[in-house]
Parts: sequence; C-alpha cells; structure tokens
Amino acid sequence: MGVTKTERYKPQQLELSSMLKALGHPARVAIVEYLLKADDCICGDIVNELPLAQPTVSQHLRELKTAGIIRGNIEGTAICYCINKDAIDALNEYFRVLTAQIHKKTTNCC
Amino acid sequence: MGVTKTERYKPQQLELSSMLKALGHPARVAIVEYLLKADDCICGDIVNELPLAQPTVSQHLRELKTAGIIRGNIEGTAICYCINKDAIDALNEYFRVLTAQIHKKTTNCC
DNA sequence: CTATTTTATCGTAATATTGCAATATAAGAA
DNA sequence: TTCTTATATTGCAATATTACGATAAAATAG
Repeated sequence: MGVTKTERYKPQQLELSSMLKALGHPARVAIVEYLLKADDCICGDIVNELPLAQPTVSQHLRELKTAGIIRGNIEGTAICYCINKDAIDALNEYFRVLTAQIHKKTTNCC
Repeated sequence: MGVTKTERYKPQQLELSSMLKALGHPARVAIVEYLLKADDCICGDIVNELPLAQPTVSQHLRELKTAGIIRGNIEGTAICYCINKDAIDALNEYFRVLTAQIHKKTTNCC
C-alpha cells in the first residue's frame, strides 16, 4: 500500500522516524553536511554543490524543512537555509541514550 | 523516478543515509526499542508487539538487517534478533560530532 | 512419518519517492 | 516597465515502499 498507519505508533516514534526518514537519502545528508561546513548560511549555492537538478534540490530542501531538520529565511532574492540546532540536538540525545542503554545490557547473544 | 543515483555521493553519505532510512519508519523504530527493552534477545514475539501482520514485520526486520541495524541468529525453531551495537555506536558518534560542530559555529542566522 | 510452530517469500494492490523539464513566482537591477 | 536571478511548483514517468493474504520453508514434537 505504501501508506504507513501512523495512528498505530507512539507520537515519539512517529516524530523520530519522520526526522530520520528525512535524513534517509544521501542528497539530504549531503545538504546538511554542506550547510554545516558553509561559513555563513546564505546558501544560494546549494544547487551547485549537488549532482541534481534545481527542482530536485528544492524538493529535498522542502522535505528537510517539513521534518524540522533545517530552517529557511528569505534574504532578499536568495533564501538562507540553515540547520535547525534543536532537531540535531534531539537526534543526538536519542542516540546517546540508546547507546548507553545498549551498553548497559548484559544479555546480548549476537 | 524513485531511483537514487548512488554513484553521485560519498560512500560515507550512502552508508549513513542507508542506516537512517532503515530507521525512518515508526514500525522499525518500535522494533529497535522493543529489542532494547527485551531482557534476553530471543525475540520470537516481536510480531505480537507490533500492530502489523507477520509478513510485514518480517519485511521490516529484513530491512533493518540489510542496513546492519540488527542481527539475527537462528535458535532452533525461533530466530533471535538483536541490535547491532556497532551500528548504533556509529550513528551516535555521527550525531555527537555533528552536534559539536553545530554548536561551534558562530554564524547562524536562523 | 505427520503435525505444529516460527519465520520467510511470493504476489499484488495502494501509495510514496525520486528526478527532471517546463513553468511560475518573487525580488532586485537596469 | 522589462530583465535577470533565485527558488518554488506543476506534471509526469520510473521506481520504491508499505501492507497483507497465501504459501513455502525449516525445525522440533509427537
């Protein structure tokens, strides 16, 4: 069906998987990594950095934005995109706790 | 087209996005969280824990396994699934570094 | 051997994603 | 105003994902 029954899961799981899904494409990982490395965040040249056509990049940017991973500010003619610190912090915290809990476990058969 | 041109990205970005994509579905987040909380990892009852039919769960498990997020060991009639510590460690490390780098940045317009 | 149990695979329908050409929109420059 | 530049939206084709019923496969129990 291609349709996820969202009402079957915890809000926390839906929120998390939505952010991870947004990062689940190499182009979108590349966008985040480029935004990180760019000095200022006037980012009119994201398109030139990626091996994709402009509409495709625009679409990926929208997905990252919808998931809350990045933010966009209008700066005259261009648009300034940058990473949403809070979202990355939340992901970092999730994996930090997950890792800690895994390492606490004694029974691990695999 | 629905087809990602993988040769256009860095191996690191492909590897990472593949793992994140695997976790980009609430059912698969739920599976990982259940594996974490289960005492031993003889996990024949994952199906009962999820609001999905058995073939669907089996499919999700395979995707997690293919991405390296979980491992599966045959235990007689049942199969023992558990989290692949190394994969979660790698994700944790990625977000740890990403977070650190973001907080180091002074120029953040959004 | 024949159940039974557990998990995987097949087949299929519904929907989502990816990518791009064409076009639209928005804002400043001339 | 018209031109240019930057980004978004539309429309579409190719492919992928999600979900499940039916069935297969693999191991043990009787």
